[in-house]
Amino acid sequence: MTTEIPKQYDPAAAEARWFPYWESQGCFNADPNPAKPPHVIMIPLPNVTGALHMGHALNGTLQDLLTRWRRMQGYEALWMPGTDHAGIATQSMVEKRMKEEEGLTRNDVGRDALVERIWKWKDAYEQRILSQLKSIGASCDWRRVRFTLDDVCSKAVRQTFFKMFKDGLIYRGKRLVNWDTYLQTAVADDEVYEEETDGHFWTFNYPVVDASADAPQSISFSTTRPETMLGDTAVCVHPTDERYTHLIGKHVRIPVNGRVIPIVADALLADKTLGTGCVKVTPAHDPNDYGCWTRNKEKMGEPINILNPDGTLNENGGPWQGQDRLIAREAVVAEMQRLGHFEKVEDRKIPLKHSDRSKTPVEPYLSEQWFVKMDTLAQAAIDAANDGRVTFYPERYRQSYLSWLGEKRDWCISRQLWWGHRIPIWSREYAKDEFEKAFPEGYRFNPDHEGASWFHGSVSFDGAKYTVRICFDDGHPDVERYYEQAGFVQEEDVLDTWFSSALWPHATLGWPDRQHNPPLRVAGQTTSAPASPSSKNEVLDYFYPGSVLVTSRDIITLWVARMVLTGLYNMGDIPFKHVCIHPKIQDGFGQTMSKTKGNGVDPIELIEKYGCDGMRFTIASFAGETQDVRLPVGYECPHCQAVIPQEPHHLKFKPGKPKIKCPKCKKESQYATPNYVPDEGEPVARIVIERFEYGRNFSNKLWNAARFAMLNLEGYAPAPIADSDLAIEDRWILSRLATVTDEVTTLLGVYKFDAATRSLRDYVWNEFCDWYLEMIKPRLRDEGLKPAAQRVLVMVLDTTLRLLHPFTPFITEELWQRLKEIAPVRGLPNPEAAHDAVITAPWPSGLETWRDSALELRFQRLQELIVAVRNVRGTYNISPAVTVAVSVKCSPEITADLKQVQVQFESLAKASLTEVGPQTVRPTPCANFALGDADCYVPLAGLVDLQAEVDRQKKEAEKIRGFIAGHEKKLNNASFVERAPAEVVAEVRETMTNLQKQLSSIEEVIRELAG
RNA sequence: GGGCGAUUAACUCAGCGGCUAGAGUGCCAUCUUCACACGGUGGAAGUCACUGGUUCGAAUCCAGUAUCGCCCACCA
Repeated sequence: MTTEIPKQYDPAAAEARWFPYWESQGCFNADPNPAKPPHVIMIPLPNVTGALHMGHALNGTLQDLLTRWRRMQGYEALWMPGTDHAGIATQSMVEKRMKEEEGLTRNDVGRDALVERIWKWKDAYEQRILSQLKSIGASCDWRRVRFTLDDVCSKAVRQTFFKMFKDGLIYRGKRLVNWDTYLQTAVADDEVYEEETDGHFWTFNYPVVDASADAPQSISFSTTRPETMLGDTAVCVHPTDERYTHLIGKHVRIPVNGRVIPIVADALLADKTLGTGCVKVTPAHDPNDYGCWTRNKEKMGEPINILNPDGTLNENGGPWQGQDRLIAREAVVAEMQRLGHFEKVEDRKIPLKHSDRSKTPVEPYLSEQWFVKMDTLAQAAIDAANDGRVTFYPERYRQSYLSWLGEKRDWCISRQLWWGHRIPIWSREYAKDEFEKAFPEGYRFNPDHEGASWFHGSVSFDGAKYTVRICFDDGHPDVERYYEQAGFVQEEDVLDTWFSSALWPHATLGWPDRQHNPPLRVAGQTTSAPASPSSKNEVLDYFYPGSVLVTSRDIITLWVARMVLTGLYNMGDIPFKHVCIHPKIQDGFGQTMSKTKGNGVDPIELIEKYGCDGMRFTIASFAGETQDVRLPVGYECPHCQAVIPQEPHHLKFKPGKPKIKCPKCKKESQYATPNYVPDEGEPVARIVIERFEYGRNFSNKLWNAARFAMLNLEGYAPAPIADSDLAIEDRWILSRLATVTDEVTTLLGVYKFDAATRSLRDYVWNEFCDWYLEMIKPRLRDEGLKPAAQRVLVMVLDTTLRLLHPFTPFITEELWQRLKEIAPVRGLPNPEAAHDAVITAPWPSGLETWRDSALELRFQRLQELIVAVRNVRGTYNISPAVTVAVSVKCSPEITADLKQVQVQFESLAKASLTEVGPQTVRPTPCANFALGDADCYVPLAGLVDLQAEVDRQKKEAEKIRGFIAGHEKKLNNASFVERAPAEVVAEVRETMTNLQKQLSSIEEVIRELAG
């Protein structure tokens, strides 16, 4: 052999070698190709907020697996990479760092400077993320990398917003947001955390102003925020609460400001069983109250906002205007007390929402926001899932998608941030006469009026002044400037991140540009949009709609549903046919891995430890339909390499450098978690996840099997092979190969990666290695039989590498290239030149002719016989150096099979098959075993302890009697025989006969031994 | 509070109406035999969470209970 083959697979070397090779050969690139069907996967775009974790590794592995598989199947397989700007998450990350390192807030640096800083952050992290993806072997078309804020995606956002605005789907409305009074900004729901806070629970009453004489003159309620009384617009009771029904429709007076408000009935807000059963309603400062207001608008008038952005009371605060809400709270309580409407107060722990960024309590705050009407858009997306245009795997996830869309809640798309797509609306206020002069009657914002389809506007009138809002289609900077000169100002807010990611499947392909293919990024440079010869966007035409979206279940609503919706709206077609939902990764305690919990694990560390293929193979074996994946984490002691299991306290963040103590060598060391950076030069207990040894060991096994094959290919010469050249083990492994190919192909088609992985492992390890390789050893040593054996071996290895390539790309490519040097021409029955690389080799097919299930069954019997002999060896503790003799009494058919593999007994069981046939006589003394239709004898003169053998046989007989009893019971059950399917009954009868045969031979042996 | 899922060997998981309930790891014994100790061979190990029901037959289907996880809603 030209190159030495090491005994252990070196993953790092293969990874460093083959990824650049594939990339330089353009193997990952996908371009419109009418000769091939497309297969398209859009990556669930990772946020540029930080490094990838295990969840991404799982997600990426599956997509790469599918892409490589489809590519081999002859599809033009595109896996589209990219990243998400992730508005809030990224901006707050950068702001936090700026505050910590320089003490600056965003208001200190201003909008442009902050955005510029975030771009720099994005560039750094995007690079990190993309390189992490490459280390898991991701065969994305790297020329097509997109970012949600790049020009291509921005155009799609502008176009979509404009189209929706023109179609009347976008409107302005009020919405309660979480207001951070310290940073004076709105905070997203997921940036809010709850904390138990000491507070009070007051009970007050409001006097009823129009009560009949015989009714109570006041109504009591409780609150934890008395100052909001200033903004009350109603009090609310349950419609069937008999204590209050007579008061519904009457009015009360708020004592502290004298305002008179109605008593309304609302079953959703009021709960008869809680407190007094009566609630005050402050729609501007409480989400539930706001909901009540929307249901009872006409009864209670507009919500009243009592707060300034800094948390002080505004003009609605009356005498307390300008005071902080918490100070005003005490004052309001005192005033109520003075006026005699205070009833009681108790101490209470109150769960209070806090801003994650400023750590101060947030206030619910009513503000103006932009919305998308979901009605028709959502219905279209619902229809697509109902009629099967979009299919979920596993199917049950369709439900979450449907029930969420079914609510058809309008989508709030504005965010009070600076990092993102700024809302493309310019507005200006006009006094009435001014407006009429500027926009004479008939000249409204009807685009047809000017024949302009790139421009749309709306006018609102609040009774005093007009507000004109204008939206432009993309690409008219001059017009924008013109309107800016005329005093129009662009919205400060940006769009919800999901607005741009919802467009991902078509935006990345260049939509809305229908004339040019989207630009490519080559060698770090973005080319301008190349004109396509047909003046069409062929990339979009060819690759849309996509094939499958691979993601985890938590963004089915936020992302998957919205992609379907915008795809239908913009493209008139669904974005992907299948949605594959894979498990989530949990730590050893069943907690999902996340940055905040500090239990995240960097896949790169695992790749370094177990190899990329080992990581991929293991992770694919997790991806089934039911369970989430639990990964117990450990730390490897740097002194003695013992693995210390992770315990919850290892994850708690404590100041200082915590150490971990090894229970084995008793030494302490620092350890690596996302919460700590170990000191330079210190020995570090690194993170290990022992479950990944599964894949690493498998890689090594494959490596050595191939190594064995290649070491035995001396003198290999390709040639056609005749049926008569095939030994029974050849036919068997070819049949198994055909079966496994079929299984894996079917399983991947329905995204059952775990089952596919198992099937492959079992085949490679338990069949190819344990049996086939062992069985051909004698032939490889025989010059006459060697050539045919080599040809079959090479073909089987070739096919196996192709089957494994989507799962373990690096090792298969490494082996493929080595095999190519030794056996460049191969295949059965007629050899052909091997493909240049396994990545571009075709997926195995056409193996069906080798399939022979009867043979597989016969072979299984031989295996059982061998195992039984080994078993005897084990029982009597026979030295591996000693060859034992075996004789078998069996039917002529089995005799023929056994004769074929006679020579195998030496290597498989260190035994020689001395006599086989119907006439075989049992030697004495000997060990016995009965296999249904064959009695086997191992003469062991001097080795067998007679009594021990009797005991062994008695034990065996007992076991069989137990089974027989079970079967008998079944057969004696009349209704079983009557009602169970005939073949089931027949099967039980057959097993019964076999068991009885076995038992009688054992009983005979026992009699003889005893006698 | 609503929805979804899980509970099977010491651990991590398959099996989802009919074989003696399987695998990997770990454990025990044994083997450094010319592919592999990241290995070979053999072995021990399970009231299939619990309680009922349907069925000739239930780990598997149904109902309830308990525990865990996730999503959504909510907590005057």
